[in-house]
Amino acid sequence: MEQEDKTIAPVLQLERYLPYRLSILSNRISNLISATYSSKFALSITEWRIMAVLGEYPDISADQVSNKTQIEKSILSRAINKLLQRQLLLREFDAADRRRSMLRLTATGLSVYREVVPVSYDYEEALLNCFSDAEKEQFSELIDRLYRHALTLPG
Amino acid sequence: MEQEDKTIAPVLQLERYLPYRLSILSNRISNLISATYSSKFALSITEWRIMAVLGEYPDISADQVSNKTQIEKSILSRAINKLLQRQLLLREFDAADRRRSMLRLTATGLSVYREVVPVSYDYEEALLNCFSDAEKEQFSELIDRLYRHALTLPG
DNA sequence: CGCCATTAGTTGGTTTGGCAACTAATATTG
DNA sequence: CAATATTAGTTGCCAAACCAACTAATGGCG
Repeated sequence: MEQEDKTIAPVLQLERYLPYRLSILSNRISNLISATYSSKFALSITEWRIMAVLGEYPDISADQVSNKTQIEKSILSRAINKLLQRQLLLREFDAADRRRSMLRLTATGLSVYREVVPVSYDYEEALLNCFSDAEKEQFSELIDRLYRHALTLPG
Repeated sequence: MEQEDKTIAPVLQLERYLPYRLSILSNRISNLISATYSSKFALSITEWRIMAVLGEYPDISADQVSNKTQIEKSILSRAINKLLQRQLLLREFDAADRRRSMLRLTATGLSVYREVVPVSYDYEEALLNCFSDAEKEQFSELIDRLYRHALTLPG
């Protein structure tokens, strides 16, 4: 008697719905981690991601940053300009192709990077310590598989 | 020789960083799924989530919706008003406590709900069919454990 | 060379999210 | 029962995301 039965009346249990749980989890984690650098360095998640890629791959173009991070190019453009103004990045125009420009962390940018990276790893570690090593690996593998699979789905 | 060694120079590998991968995966999945209802019904993800909770728990207050969905109350207030205007929801003020109001899906809202729910389940199914049954269960368990653990971390 | 397509990046306009201050109603407490 | 605190919900304001249109440069091809 919990439910009127007009036809079959399927109910969606949001709290058991995996895409929803994934979203809540992911947002929570992103916010937790960004709290560790956003107040000290006034960096948004997007800005930090840009710096992170440039720490890993110096001298790539905005377009390549976009490919690596999935950040949409207009968002990227504005974020990069903000970081340039703050002198955390520098941009060098390509003489051969004047559309392109290579980006890299400045000395200041690099010092921020060097400070944030270990904290990020510590946080990842702290998050994952609810898993055994085997579970960590499995979780990672499942995430990757699901991601690759999601890329193949229509939408 | 992969790494320059100024001091220790730790590098963050974004594409192996779990919080990042989780975020990319989750956004991709949310966008895939919302594509199935957003064009037909012009519902945002937030709006759909509100309708989903009200389909599961009719006659709860905005505040209770907020607790169940983690949607912040100002966002909720605006989304609810939009759904009220579209007559997908109706609101009934509580005579005993005139601050509170009970929300429920209208007949139209319910018909939208009944149309979207099966599609959502189908999509979840399609996503998870890259996993075996055991993997599905394990993934679900790991997500839950990680979430509960994340709730205990400072931030 | 001259035309069209493509690519890199920017800008405009709109939507969404999020914090904080606010209103109004109810609960608490001295 | 008056003063204060708490709760439900709204509003203002600003940051972040997104899409589409745009500029400018290069590439491809007749």
